[in-house]
Amino acid sequence: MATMDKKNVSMNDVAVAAGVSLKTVSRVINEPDSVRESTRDRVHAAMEALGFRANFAARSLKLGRYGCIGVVLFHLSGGNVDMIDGIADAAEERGFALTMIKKRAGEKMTLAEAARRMSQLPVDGMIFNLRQMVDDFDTFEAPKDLKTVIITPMEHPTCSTVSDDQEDGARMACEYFLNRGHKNVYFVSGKKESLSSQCRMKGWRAALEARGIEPPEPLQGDWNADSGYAAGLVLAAKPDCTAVLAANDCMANGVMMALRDKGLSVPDDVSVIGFDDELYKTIPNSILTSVKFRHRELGIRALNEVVAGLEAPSSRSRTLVSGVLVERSSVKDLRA
Amino acid sequence: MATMDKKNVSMNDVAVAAGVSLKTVSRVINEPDSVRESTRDRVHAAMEALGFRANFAARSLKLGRYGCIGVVLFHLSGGNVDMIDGIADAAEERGFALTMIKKRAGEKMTLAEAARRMSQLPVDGMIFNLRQMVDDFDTFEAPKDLKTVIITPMEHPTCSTVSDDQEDGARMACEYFLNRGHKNVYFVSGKKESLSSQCRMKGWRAALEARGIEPPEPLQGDWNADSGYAAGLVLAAKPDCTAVLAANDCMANGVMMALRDKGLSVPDDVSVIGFDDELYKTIPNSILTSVKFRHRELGIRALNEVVAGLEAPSSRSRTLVSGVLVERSSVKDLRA
DNA sequence: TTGCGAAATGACAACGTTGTCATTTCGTTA
DNA sequence: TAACGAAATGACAACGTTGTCATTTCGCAA
Repeated sequence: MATMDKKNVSMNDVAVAAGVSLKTVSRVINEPDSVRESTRDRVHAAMEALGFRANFAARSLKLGRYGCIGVVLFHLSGGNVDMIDGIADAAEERGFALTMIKKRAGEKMTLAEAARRMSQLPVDGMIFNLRQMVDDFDTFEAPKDLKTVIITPMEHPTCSTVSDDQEDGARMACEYFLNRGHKNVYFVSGKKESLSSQCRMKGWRAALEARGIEPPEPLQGDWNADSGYAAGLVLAAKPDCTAVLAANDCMANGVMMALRDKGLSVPDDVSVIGFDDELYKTIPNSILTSVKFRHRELGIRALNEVVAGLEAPSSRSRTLVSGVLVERSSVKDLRA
Repeated sequence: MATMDKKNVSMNDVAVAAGVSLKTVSRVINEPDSVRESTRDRVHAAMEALGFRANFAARSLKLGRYGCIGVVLFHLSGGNVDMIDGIADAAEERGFALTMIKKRAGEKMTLAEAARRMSQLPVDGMIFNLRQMVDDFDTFEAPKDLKTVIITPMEHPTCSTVSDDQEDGARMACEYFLNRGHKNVYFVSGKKESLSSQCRMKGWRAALEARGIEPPEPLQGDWNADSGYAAGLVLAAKPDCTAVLAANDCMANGVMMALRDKGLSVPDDVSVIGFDDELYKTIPNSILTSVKFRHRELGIRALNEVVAGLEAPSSRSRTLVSGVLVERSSVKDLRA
């Protein structure tokens, strides 16, 4: 009540009100056990009465750290939500807040530019979430005093990186087909510029070649169901096509719809596997087997890596988070 | 090259290296025109050589502001991504960064608790993204010196609020049905605790009652397709059911699948409208008419409201962002 | 009561900026 | 050359904390 209209309440104001020194107020906040209980109560009462809140800037200036981790979003998409969720939870748990900036739509941001902007903000370390290639990826050097972790499937010469193991996920899916008697696997890709799509394609190709199979020409999609449908129409005309790996669930669904429209059954005539395991949210009784990545885990790992590296920003590591094959009934066992 | 290992480079270091006073360095940064070009170049060279970066804490301390807006996420879900995107873009445009904290999974966070945590961080104002009810909603009072905007469909006694106009969206959908000769509209809700679901239901009910129609018992869903499918099975058995409004597209899809499995055609036998307009991403050739909310716009408005209120934190406003009916072919015109 | 060590408290500098005001330098005119 | 006003630069305090070290107070034994 009767709060004064002074702009901001400082420790000094509290000190005066409580009849103690400024330093004692500081102690009540940072090392309460070192101050007598009666004094502590007086100070607390004064803080309450004046509505005191510690000044972040002054505190950080003195301490030389912020307790914040910077997050740069180069691209904001569905899959990222869970990742940010993981980052945020892990940060919370370790007592950090997040400072976020985002690439503007249309703008072309480099890593150097992002780092420059971030280093003007209150951050002790930073995470770049990179889903597409940037021009200066290989030449980029992080500020020496700011631990930098990049979420990307590519290895970086000097920065720590964290990624889903997308190649391995694609390999798992292919072997799942091959181990069930399929002789070949067709592939429907996502957008060309997407690193995820590129990695999934790479894993698919490698898995086939490892078994001495010549990978067929991949079909180009754009992540959406309609492009999957178009690919499905093409595949329906290929008599040797018994297995299709689509780079995400939406396109996998498009493929399945096209096959059905052409009178083919999934999985009796053609088997299908997707990525991301999210079709069940939209399709009742979904049968699609899918490779799921643990995006939350990815975020957690990235944050932990930053925090672990705060003391030694120049350390470097590479973390891969494996995916999981969620089995449903869209794949037929041809050996049966 | 030959960078010194001194912890951090300060303006003073730059000043010494350039042979000028500290204040001149400050001027080069903040009011470059007031310093002679030759001097400016010397200073810039020194900054470059030493790798100087302005200290955020010191600067904020002196200026008394941070240039950051706090964002509290009480719940992180798909729809939020676009909203965050809008907030981030608008912030960027106005020269603000975002400081983010998140409610921990399982934890029960109140507005007061969130405000307390935020006010310890570098923020000039804050946005609460609230999709469910919290205990202290009505009693909460924002810090007097920190502009606070709440994204929520409910009105708040003291804080500015921003929201999609969900009720109006539901009303639009209902009138779309009724204007085409439908005599009644069934409703499939989302999760009970969701404010969005509650608002959509409220709008549906109001729209029917406004025409003197007794709203039928709503069917309870949980946002996912399977619950929509279950609702669809129930509705398929009702001969008077010609129009169904589902609280999101996934459930609408479930409803449609169930109707088809029961031999009913959409839209010939039953018309359907959903919310969020996202089915086309997953279903090829989607026919679902849907009410779409402009989440990006919502985020932009929220951020602008905060920035506009920075000087007068106690001001209060209420912003509603209208939705749009995206017309496809899932509704039959019975008057034809 | 006195003296003592430990506990509690306080005075003051420092963190790296920017604002205020004083001082120096410059280009011009008398 | 001297004198002048404007432009450029500098010295110093201040922002609100925390660390260092000195001082006061306390509880207890002599």
